[in-house]
Amino acid sequence: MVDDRKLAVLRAIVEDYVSTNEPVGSKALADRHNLGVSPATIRNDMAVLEEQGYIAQPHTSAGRVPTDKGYRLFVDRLSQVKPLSSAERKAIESFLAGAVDIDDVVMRTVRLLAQLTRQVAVVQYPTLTHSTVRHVELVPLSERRLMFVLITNTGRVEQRVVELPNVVDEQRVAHLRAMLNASLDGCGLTSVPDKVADLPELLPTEDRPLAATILSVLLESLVDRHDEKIVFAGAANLAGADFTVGLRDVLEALEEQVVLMRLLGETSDLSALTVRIGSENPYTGLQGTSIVAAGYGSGDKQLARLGVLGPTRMDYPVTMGAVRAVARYVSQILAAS
Amino acid sequence: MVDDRKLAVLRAIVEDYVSTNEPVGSKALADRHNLGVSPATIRNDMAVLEEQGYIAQPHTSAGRVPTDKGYRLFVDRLSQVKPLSSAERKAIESFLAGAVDIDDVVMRTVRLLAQLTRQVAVVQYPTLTHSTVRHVELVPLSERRLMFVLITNTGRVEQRVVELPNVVDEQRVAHLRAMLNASLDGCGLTSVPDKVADLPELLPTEDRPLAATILSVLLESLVDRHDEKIVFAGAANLAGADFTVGLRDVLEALEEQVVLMRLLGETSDLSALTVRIGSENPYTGLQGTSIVAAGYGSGDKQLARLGVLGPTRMDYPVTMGAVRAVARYVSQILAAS
DNA sequence: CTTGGCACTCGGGAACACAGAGTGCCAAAC
DNA sequence: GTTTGGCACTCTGTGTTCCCGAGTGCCAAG
Repeated sequence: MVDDRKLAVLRAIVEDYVSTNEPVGSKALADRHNLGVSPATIRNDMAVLEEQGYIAQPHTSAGRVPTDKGYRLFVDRLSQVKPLSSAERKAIESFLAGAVDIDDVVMRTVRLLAQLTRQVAVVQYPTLTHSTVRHVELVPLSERRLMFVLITNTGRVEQRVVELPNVVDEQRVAHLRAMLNASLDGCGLTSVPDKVADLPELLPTEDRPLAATILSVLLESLVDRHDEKIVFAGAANLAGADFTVGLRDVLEALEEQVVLMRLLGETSDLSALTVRIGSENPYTGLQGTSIVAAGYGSGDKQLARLGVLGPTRMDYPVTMGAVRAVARYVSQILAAS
Repeated sequence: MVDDRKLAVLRAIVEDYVSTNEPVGSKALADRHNLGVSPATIRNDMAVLEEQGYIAQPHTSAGRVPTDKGYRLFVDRLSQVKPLSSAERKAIESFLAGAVDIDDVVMRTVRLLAQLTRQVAVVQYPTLTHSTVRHVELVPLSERRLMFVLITNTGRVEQRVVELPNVVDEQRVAHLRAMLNASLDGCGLTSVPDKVADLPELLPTEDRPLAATILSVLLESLVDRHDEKIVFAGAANLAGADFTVGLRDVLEALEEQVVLMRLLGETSDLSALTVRIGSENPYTGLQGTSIVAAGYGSGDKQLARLGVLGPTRMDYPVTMGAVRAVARYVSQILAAS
């Protein structure tokens, strides 16, 4: 029913529509692609494709436009991810290599991706879930305040100022610091609560209130950041494109961490690309947009996800290539640091 | 030449135009504001105001629209900053009070300001220039790597991973850490380079390469952040407004740190509001937009600036009130922490 | 199954007319 | 001298009509 030629027609429709942004007709198809058949034949094929739901016409007697289902078929079976040019690879590598800390890595990544794809790029900060504790530091700020700093193996730093229940001297702080490090060093963040639970009992009675205060802040900071930080860039690239939904809605969605979170999704293993097309999108306010996302991480653990958001009518092979490449390079950078 | 009634007319024009977004004619003015004169009189006044350059007509025989010069006069002499309602104050206070660290403060502030003004909000991170060193920490990560952390009195944390020239033991690191803290504690960031210059000489010869490496990273991190970090929020609010310049240009400008920097400006003392109207704007790509900005800081030192960007046709009294209020509350928060 | 022919449909642009809001100016009134 | 009503004039924006052309579906012939 859907033979090879029909698939070729669908591919041609998607490609033409993506590049011209106008409904594509049978004549234009016959001209631009050498399919070896006449417009009339193509029309017949198009009628079938339309009946199957792969394409649609905006108005009676206009050209055809791919539906979400059509794009899906295109992405799954009719296209292959387009690798980047070596010049682009070079550029990515050198741009990312200059990063000085984790904030910088994320910032550079999101900008790079936006520039590369000419879409809106979204990058999630490396999750703490799979991270391990590298060091805990307690810094006295004044008699009754200290700063608590947690450094993870991904270079991420969590800091909190703690108000103390009573005046403490340097001695006790040093002791507590040593204990914390001895107990937590190299420990996965998810298991920190368990490890920490027994600690106060090992301390002299007079230190317990102090320890309890600090530990509660520590635990709180872990919970707080369970909703991960997400940044985006390239909003200017939205200005040209017109969505079925208003530009305002898209911008609003982008500023909602929670929505971004859900957009990037969570499934799939590290190297797989996720493509969400139009209505497949979990967030109803973003009809007419597609998301291409991938996981990244150091080693074999997926730390977080990144991707781009653009109009359903996007160049999937190129976008997918860029997202995949950037995800890989970021993984490299993180593994090296 | 420009008597009181003409000023009243100008004020009325600005107010009406801001609220309706349509050129305002003499008849409408006479109706909506009770100026006590007839449309014909108003027409005469308007002719004079136009000749002076305060208003203009988009086309022959359309209503009048304020020029940048007109808005300027309005802001300087015809309006007074509108204070927030007590409900709004409450909301601000409680929203900002929940912040856990400096990132959180900035993030909350920018969102708050965007929501309050329904414009794009821009907030600069507290500058390091006027900050003082609260603590320096050296954290060994492995044999040849350590993390260097600088904590300032504004709660800001700078961190860098340092690759060491040779293997060092805990002992030496501790010594260097103690020296650094003794030397830098409480010292203004601008004077750090001076203080640090003599340090290597006080150390035993074998420690000098180590010290030099770390110090160079320290100095570098100060320079790096001399271009301060700026964030914005509320881009969605741009969607409705139409600028003389394209939406794309505005969004692009917003993603350029350097441009944002110049937009916020640097002059003026702590409590003053800066208003840049249309062509007064230092960045030519943003014709048709105005910026309302204010400094904020803890105590009497200005740490950084914040503000909003919107169409020239904005409600200045309300916007100025919101910016001023938020700047004050942020200052309070920072002073308290 | 493919192809050329043909009648049909509709969207979008050009041409046009028109109402409405607003102006400028002038002479009369205060 | 300032204010006012009257009046002619000038635009913009909107609605209408009309027509072209791209594109389709169908059909009969290859």
